[in-house]
Amino acid sequence: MALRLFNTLSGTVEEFRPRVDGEVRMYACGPTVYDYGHIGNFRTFVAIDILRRYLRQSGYRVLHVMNITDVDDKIIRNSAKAGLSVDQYTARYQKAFLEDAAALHIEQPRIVRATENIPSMAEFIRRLAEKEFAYRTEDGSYYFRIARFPSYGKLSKKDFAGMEDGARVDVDEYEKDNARDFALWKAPKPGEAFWESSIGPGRPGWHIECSVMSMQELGDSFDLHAGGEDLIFPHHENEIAQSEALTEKPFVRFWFHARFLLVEGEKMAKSTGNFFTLRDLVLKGNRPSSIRYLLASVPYRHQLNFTFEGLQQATASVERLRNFRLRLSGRFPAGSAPAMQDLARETSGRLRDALDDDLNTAQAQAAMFDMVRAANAAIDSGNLNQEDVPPLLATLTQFDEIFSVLEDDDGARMQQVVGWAREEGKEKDVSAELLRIVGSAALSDGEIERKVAEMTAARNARNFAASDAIRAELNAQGILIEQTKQGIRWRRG
RNA sequence: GGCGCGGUACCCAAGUGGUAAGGGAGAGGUCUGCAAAACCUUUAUACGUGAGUUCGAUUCUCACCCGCGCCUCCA
Repeated sequence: MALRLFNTLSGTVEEFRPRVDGEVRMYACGPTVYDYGHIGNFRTFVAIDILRRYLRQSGYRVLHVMNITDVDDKIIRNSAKAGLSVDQYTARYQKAFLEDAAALHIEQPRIVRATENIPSMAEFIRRLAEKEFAYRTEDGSYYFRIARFPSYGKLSKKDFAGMEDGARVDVDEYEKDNARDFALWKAPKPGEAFWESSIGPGRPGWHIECSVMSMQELGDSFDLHAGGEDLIFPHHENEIAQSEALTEKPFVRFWFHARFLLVEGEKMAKSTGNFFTLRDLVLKGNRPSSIRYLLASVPYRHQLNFTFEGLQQATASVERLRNFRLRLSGRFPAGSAPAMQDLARETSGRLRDALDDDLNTAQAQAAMFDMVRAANAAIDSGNLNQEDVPPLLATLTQFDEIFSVLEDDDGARMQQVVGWAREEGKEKDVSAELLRIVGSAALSDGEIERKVAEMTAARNARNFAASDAIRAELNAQGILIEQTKQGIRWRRG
């Protein structure tokens, strides 16, 4: 079986085939950096990350480009209000976004920025105007003339057939030929930031950057374009119009859109009080790995209800996986058991089948846990042998190449947020839980191993008072001690 | 109003025309100097409501109820 993906353009699940064998060229719409990224943003980016990782696991070389929108109306307004230049204003949010993405183990694509490509955008618009797909208004702005592009609406399945060129629908937009025409270039209003360009002073409209930068990086036609579902219309529809109007070639083959999430059962909104940035969640003591796991656990086309209870559950699930890996590092009798070899192989196949099926992450997780349970039971009954470990571990790794939750770097990532909170004067928002987790990461492995060795020695001497004292000390520092048949096992809690 | 998605156990959540994955929580158990942790077992006469198609529907069709999304800046 091969990867099958839902394509917004066709409205069906299709077998994914890139234009060039073995290579996928994909573009993802990145953030507009006017604020810290929220959990909804990251749902989309985690979904795209899973797509990227699975494409690579499927053997493709992946060229993945993402834009950062570092100029738009909101940025211009907010930066002016803050008395900062556009660059100064966006710098902190860009940095925060990249840190947050890294905390969630979102692999960094090649990044392109709107402000670094303004001459190309102006040139693109000039050529569109030359072909009469764009027109200039009196103030020096440019608009795209959708009446000249008959297939407008093909992505969002909207019918604009009734729209007449020249119909003056909205009095506020009197300069446009048609109310649906969208801005390619905005002439500066007095006091606004602007760029000089071959088509005059101004700033790019929002949609143009993605057409220009994606085609510049990936070619006139490329394989995959991804983003949140809200981008289907108008953003991506407009990208198609601009791009195909200019090149007269199909712009993108597959359109991938992640569904919005709900927070505590409601649409996330500042007014509802259920609006959370990633940093808000970390400040409350939630681990990035739990957040990633929860975001990944509902297939990307389904509405995901993000709740704090769900986050707890995700933490427990991740723990179970990490414990299993820890357990596999133990000693087992020599030899191999056919049942375990089969289990690893079958699970590997199930993982592939699940993800091939439009990235059904929920099923992949189910397959993984089936293996964990069966292997744990085999360990308990002495039916797992040393040679069974590598294939089981390989399957676990196959899973984690996509989900990326096994490595526990939560403490270090969370420490970063504590540092940020201090710099930003948000120290009062740092929760006790956050400090506890960060604290458990403070002791080095070596120090812990040393204490554990002392504890073992005390126990062997049946000096339980001394052993319990060390255990209490470690517990107090956030280190969980597990006493097993094979000796003491520890982990950060 | 137009287009679209969903309603599955206490919670989250897959899925199939032949009677329900997985995780969490709860319960029971194993292990243990004690404790914790870990691990195992277990938990839906039934998939929003009604009708229809069918030998058979949770899965298909229709209606209705409820929730949600896009149509305007929004991941």
